[in-house]
Amino acid sequence: MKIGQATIKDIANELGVSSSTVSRALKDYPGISDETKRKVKEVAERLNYRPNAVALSLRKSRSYTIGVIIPEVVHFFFSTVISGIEEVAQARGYNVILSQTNESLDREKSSIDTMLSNQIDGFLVSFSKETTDFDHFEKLLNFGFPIVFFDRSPDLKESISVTVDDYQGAYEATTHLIHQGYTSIAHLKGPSKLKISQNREKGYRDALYNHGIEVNEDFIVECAKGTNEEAYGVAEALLKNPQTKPDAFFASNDMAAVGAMMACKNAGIKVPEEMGIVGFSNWQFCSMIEPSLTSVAQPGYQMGVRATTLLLDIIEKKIEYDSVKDPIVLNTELLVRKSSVRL
Amino acid sequence: MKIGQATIKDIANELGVSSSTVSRALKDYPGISDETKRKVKEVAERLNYRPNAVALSLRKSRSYTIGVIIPEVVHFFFSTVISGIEEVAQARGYNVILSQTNESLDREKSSIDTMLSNQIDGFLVSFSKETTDFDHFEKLLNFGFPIVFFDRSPDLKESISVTVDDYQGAYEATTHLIHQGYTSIAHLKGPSKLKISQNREKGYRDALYNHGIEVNEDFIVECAKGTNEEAYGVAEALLKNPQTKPDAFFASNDMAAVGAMMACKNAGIKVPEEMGIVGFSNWQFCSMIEPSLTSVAQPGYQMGVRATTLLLDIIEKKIEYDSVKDPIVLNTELLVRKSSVRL
DNA sequence: TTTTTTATTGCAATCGTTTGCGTTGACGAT
DNA sequence: ATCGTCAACGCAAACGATTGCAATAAAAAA
Repeated sequence: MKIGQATIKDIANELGVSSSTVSRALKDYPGISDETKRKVKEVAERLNYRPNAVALSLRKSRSYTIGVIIPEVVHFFFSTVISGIEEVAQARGYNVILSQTNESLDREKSSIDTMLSNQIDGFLVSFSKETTDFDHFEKLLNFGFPIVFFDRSPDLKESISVTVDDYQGAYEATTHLIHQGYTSIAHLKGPSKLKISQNREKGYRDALYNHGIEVNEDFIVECAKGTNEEAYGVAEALLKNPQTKPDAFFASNDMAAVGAMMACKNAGIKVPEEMGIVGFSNWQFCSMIEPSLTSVAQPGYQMGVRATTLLLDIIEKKIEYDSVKDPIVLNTELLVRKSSVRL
Repeated sequence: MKIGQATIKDIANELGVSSSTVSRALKDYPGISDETKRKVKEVAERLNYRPNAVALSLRKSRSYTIGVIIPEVVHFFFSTVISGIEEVAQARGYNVILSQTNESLDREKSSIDTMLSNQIDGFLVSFSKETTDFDHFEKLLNFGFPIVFFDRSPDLKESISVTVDDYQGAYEATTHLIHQGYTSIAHLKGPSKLKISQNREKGYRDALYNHGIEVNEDFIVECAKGTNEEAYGVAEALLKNPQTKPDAFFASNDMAAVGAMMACKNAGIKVPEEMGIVGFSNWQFCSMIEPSLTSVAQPGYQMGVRATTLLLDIIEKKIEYDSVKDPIVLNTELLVRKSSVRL
């Protein structure tokens, strides 16, 4: 379906010149008379000529398209990142092709393959939970293929990443709970394989340690799925047993925090009076629930913007790949709301 | 950067045959000896050959890519639709290229242009709030270019759309409030230009009418932005004046419902005892807030699946464009929670 | 042995654009 | 009259794959 789109040849035929001349005239190359340029542009305008991006991609091995690999689209944080990516990409004339992996490594790999065969200029990736081996990325990086990781970053020397300061965010959140007088703080941690989970856990541990509170390993429970149902179950179990009953929850994500909050309500435990709760990500609903949920805000939109800017700068060789040595780490912000304030 | 990708020529050279032979061998065309096929496939495997999708697009004027035009990504409902789209597209071997218009008509148009020049096979569109004139779509439809509209559908004869039964959803929601004994039901309506807003308003009006309740025009207020802040202001204003004080809110979206709920809390009005509230969309937080919010669930994922299936069927000519006469309307489901139950 | 058939394979054009190099003609310089 | 210069433009290859139409050789039929 050409949709009747005019090509350079159509213009050339109409004016009785060659397509090379048209091509050059359109781009104001020297060596083409002003008269010809004028005519060519006029006809192009009249025929509503639009260059065929596919032909250009083939010729230049460049598509002005970047590929985004993301675990989930229906996820507040990720959707804000996508929004930031879209914004920058559009502004700089790039298309965004999106692939959702649903946390599956296989889909991650196959998406990368098909995107590569589409000549995309670079990748923006947040890999799946299943991804522990990074060969498929390393191979590309060795070829100098532009990749910028966001949120979840691999332990690869040559890789560039934009992440959030998970450690610091967790540290502040935990410290805040301590300052509020909570002492038995449980941690609902994220998938252990992810570095973000590890960093948050570390921030939690260090905060306790630095305030002279011993870490109780029973208080650290993994919530791999990150749903509120899962967290509800976990929290309920902890609350049941007097030995493991904490007086606060620091959750690795907001959904889990809500799950814990519900478990408390169900057990007749008052938040924040008897139980402090802090989440992570600052989802929209944090300020809507009762009590409103204290949470660590992650600058998702900003992350998308930074990552995309970086990627495009590399693609366009505005900056050297190697000049980006240190990972970019964005600051979090602890938004204190009712769920954790009892003083 | 070819990333050293092998081409058909590389295989041809290595075996001393022509590229035509390689092409045919790879696709098991008749007229190629089994011996040659075997060798070709072996070398292709060894060189990790992947056909260049761009070259294919150029040759076939088909890209196996569909374009998605969407107002916002950071929006629960839309993100679930995207998820459904992604799922079907990937399963059927298509790429998804995404463009967020941020409710701007200009961006909508320019995105369509660039996508067209990328030879995409079809569009999935939910147009912007600004879009009241559909020439840019009509032109394409006249060429027989495949477009499926979702959620927001235009009044065009030849257009195919997948929407939700907004009228029915609103009717049921309003009826539910009436059955619960609320009589002065205010409606926080969406952007008037959108048909979905109009349908919801109509459902609201008809429900009142059919239950013998007169419509009070002061009770119908537009919340164009759809944020909770906006709705908060609107609701607050209504509550202040004893003349316009309703005893229930039916909001065109959940964010607005939350805004109204907050205004009530702030004014010391008890929900649901003194005030019933129902939202629309069933965002995640509905079950998390206190009191939990009754809402009309829209099958977003399902909508994405249906729309994409339809589009791909049309692209692949499995079905005729004209055979889809009636718009596809998905059913909503009223999820009754605490915010509207006082009996 | 000659002709016909059949099985394999190659040539070259095509999709739309870009680009190195060659061509053409006008003009001024010698 | 001859040469060089320069402006303006065209030719053709290239990007990677597909495909209608030969072409070739071997096998089968006459």
